[in-house]
Amino acid sequence: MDKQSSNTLSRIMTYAEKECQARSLRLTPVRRRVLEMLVKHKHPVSAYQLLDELVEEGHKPAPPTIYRALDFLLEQGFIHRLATQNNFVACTHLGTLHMGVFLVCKRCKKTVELLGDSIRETLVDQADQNEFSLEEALVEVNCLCQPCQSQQERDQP
Amino acid sequence: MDKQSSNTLSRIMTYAEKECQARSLRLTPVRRRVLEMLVKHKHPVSAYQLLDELVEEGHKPAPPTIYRALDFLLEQGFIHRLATQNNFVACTHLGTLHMGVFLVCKRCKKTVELLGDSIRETLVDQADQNEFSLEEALVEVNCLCQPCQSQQERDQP
DNA sequence: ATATCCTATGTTATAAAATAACATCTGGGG
DNA sequence: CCCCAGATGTTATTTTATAACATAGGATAT
Ligand SMILES: [Zn+2]
Ligand SMILES: [Zn+2]
Ligand SMILES: [Zn+2]
Ligand SMILES: [Zn+2]
Repeated sequence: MDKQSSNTLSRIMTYAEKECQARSLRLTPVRRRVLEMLVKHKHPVSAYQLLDELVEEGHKPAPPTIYRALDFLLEQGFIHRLATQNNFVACTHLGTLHMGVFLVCKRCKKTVELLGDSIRETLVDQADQNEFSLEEALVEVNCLCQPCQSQQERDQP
Repeated sequence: MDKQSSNTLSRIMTYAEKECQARSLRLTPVRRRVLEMLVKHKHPVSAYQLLDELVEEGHKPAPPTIYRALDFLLEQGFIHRLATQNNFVACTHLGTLHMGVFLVCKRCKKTVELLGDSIRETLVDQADQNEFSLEEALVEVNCLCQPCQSQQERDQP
């Protein structure tokens, strides 16, 4: 692992730890391990992929264990769920108030999380006009990243 | 069924029929039936709910039949998929270029589809800044509709 | 310390959602 | 009529997620 992402990982884990302490919650070994795995992955991963990785490590949890950890991390805002892909991904804007807005390359699955402030404003407005009160939003944008656009052109000129 | 929604249903079916003809595609009985069911429902419904309804009607298809019909209708833009709920819903803006933007009451599941023009612009911009080319987006907003807000207050004052 | 309680995890079984793979049918175009 | 492509039927399986109940373990109070 390179220095940069090592820093990022440790910073995130430290942040999560502090947050849990502040909220009187426990960042247990499973929860910590799942969060670490999600942070390390470049792409969104499924619950069962995480399960398989833990099995490889010698730990052999059943699905409920993973899903509980994921639920906890979701509730604390440490991770997000990409519903169109049944995948989970670590938050890249920890500590910042934001909505889940994701650009996802439909070819290589490279994913970028946006803050989505202006989208939030728009959504609050529109919800208001329809007499809905906004609670939480998920925005998933099916995209092609630059390298995949080029590749696509080469494949089908 | 009241006159209004009857009109809406027949207008939608006529539209779908014309579109299929124009695209040299066949709106077969299953596809037509599934679209009708989705239009009639007030709330998003799951593939297996549709299956059950068809079984009640005497027709007994297996899951692939429904999913094929749903895939067809999705491709033609007649319906949308709400991924966070594993549900499908008829489009209420047929014939208008738009993105799938949905307000969904998390209590009663009342759903409103927005056109999302301004959101689209924002997303195109942001995608551009990140060197992604936007293909298609899904925006699901977890809300409380007005009646459910009131109810909520009564439940927990 | 130890009893108690609450929370987290383990375990087993099952539900729910979606697809794979292959067979069969059907409706036009030649 | 024959052929072919697309649509549906059929069976089995995969993938994703949860229900239900048992066990463990850390904190608090006595
Ligand atoms: Zn985030
Ligand atoms: Zn890509
Ligand atoms: Zn629509
Ligand atoms: Zn409601």
